[in-house]
Amino acid sequence: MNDTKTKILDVAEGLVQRVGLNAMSYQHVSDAVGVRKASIHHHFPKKENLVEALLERCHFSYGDNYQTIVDGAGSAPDKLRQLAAVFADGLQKQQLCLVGTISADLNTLSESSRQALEATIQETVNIFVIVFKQGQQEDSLSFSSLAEEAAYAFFSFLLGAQISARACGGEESFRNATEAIISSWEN
Amino acid sequence: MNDTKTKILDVAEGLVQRVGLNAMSYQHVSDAVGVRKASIHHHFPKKENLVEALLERCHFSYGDNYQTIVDGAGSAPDKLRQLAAVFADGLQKQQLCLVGTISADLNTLSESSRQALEATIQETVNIFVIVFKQGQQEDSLSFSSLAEEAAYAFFSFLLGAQISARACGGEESFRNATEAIISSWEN
DNA sequence: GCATGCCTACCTACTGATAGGTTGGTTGCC
DNA sequence: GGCAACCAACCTATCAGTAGGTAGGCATGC
Repeated sequence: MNDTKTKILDVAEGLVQRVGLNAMSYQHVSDAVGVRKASIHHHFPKKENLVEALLERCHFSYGDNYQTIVDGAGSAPDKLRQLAAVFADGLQKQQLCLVGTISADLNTLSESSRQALEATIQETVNIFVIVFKQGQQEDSLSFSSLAEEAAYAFFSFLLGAQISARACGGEESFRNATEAIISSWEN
Repeated sequence: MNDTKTKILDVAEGLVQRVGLNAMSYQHVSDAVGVRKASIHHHFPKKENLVEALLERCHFSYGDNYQTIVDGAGSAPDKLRQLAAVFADGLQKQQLCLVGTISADLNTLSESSRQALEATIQETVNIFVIVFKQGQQEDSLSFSSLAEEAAYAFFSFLLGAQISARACGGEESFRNATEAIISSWEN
């Protein structure tokens, strides 16, 4: 992969996570990368191309990140705490989960970006589901709903907690809230 | 309260909830209200004034809304479901909780707006806390964390679930996820 | 060996649209 | 008269996106 192109994606990703999609401009990216704005357009003609590239990359980087945790050793509650820790890391840098910020601007997205977003969310939740199924099998987690629903709920909680903790309460509130959720499922 | 001023706030609120703070412009508001852009500036000189007015109003309207539910008859789990239903109503209109959308754009806010936001979140969580304390007293809810932490977690979950459900899964996913969370606390 | 053609990466310079915000009024009510 | 509400016209900054061009790498054919 081209070096500049990767740098553009890195910078854009950080900006979107910090200030949101609509406050991230090609000029900001251009300044930070050190190439002219037209060069950003050379690599990503329209903003929606950039957004979709970000989502695709997220699917192959964050997805791997989650997958590693899920595939690792340890109990299901442990793995939920590790997944939450990924979100806590972002929070520390005042950054939201990419999927979360982009979802917040859903109604300003193109149709193709919306579809890319939906697919990324679905795949992320699918990875989370594995932990809840493990929890059922080893009897370390108890929940009356389906594993799919619990995984979706947990992912949603992490998105929301990151947003509210950044605005009010910070990392400590995030940790406490996470523990409040996980312990309610833990056996 | 002035009629036009109220109409401006109504329109702005809906826009922010639908497309987000940075995609809501004075021109959009002006078009929808039927007065000129300069008149919006007459009532709210800077955008941050509008934002703060929205948050204040939210504190006195949504806050009342929540308070009515909390003060009503019924068990604590029932009240949690009623609170969730308020968020489900917004979702149906493709609208996010005002506090949620504004929080997503936290890093583009002025300092005073940030403080107004923080206060609104804190007061909202404080209302939610009452339900969790009721749940402890009547033994209808069980959680190992503090009522404050559980309330914060529940509010965070609702924010996140609204965002993820709008992007992926819709109202049904929202309902299922809500049930997955509430039932884990329910006795 | 080298000229031709094509490609990628990047540039300067620009466009039209829109953003938030200001100035200097006019109108009508207390 | 004074004030609140409103307006047309304007400002500057910035947005996404485009036009047109340059420099260098790499292949082809002679």
